[in-house]
Amino acid sequence: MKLITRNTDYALRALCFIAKSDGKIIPVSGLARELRVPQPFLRKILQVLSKKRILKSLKGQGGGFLLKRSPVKIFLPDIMRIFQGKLRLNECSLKKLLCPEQKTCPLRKKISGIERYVLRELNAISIASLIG
Amino acid sequence: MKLITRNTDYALRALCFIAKSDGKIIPVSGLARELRVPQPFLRKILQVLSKKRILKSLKGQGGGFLLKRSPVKIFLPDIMRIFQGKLRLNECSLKKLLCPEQKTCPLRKKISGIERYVLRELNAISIASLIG
DNA sequence: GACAAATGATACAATTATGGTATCATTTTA
DNA sequence: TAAAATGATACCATAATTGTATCATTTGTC
Repeated sequence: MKLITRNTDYALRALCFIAKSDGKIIPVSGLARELRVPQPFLRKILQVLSKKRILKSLKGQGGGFLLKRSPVKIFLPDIMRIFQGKLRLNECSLKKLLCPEQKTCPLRKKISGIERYVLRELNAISIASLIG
Repeated sequence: MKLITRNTDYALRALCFIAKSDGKIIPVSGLARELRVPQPFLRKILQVLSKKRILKSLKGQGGGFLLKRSPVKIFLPDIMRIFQGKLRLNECSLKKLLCPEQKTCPLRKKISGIERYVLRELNAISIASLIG
């Protein structure tokens, strides 16, 4: 029932570190040492962030990663969605099987309310607010 | 990021059905037909509920399951804990590895707040409230 | 008493999600 | 040209979830 998985967590730490580095180009090698995360795994994560246009990458010697947007404009759900897919606390466990009370299921209704609250709260957390 | 796993969900449906049956003894066979859930799996789930003293069981022909407590006194977290373990949205993904900012980690603080809210809300959901 | 219908206990298997490694190709700078 | 970086991608390991299978025991009914 974890809200945040490990790769999201690593991604957040990396983003925070890069954000604090104030424009310097950060290579994976340095980041991995700093965060004590396995370098190949971290590398994969940063590549994904790069493809998703959260980071900008520079190849070649002296290359590495930079933020592509201001840390004020990167929010938790942006990152969570990348690594964890849709943010839904509430999917009916009977996927395509028909739930007899699909429309009116009282449990779904109650959990939907909780979901809305959680998303609102998460949307208020930016990288900037984590390092501030 | 599902809040409720499949076996919890099945358990809840079963409890609701039994609660609505008003004291009648319900065998797994009937329940499985009714809920369209694989009977052996449902059986395992009910056995667990029985061991955890949510249900009472009667063996032998004509046997089955009954609620052991009033549906007003069975709450979502009771069932979730049985099938999903501790209710924590917030575990640090670096389990025993040392997180350098264990105490002050700003992300943990924010998520703790969300967790408290979610638990409060879940604690307000009883089986009775689901069938009411 | 025998049989059928139920649960108790428990071991095993399949599937999926998560976490992680390995490797080759390409780019860039010194 | 070599070294240091990312891009792309395929593969592997582990754990959690979702089940199945089986044998033992209890109990009511004929």
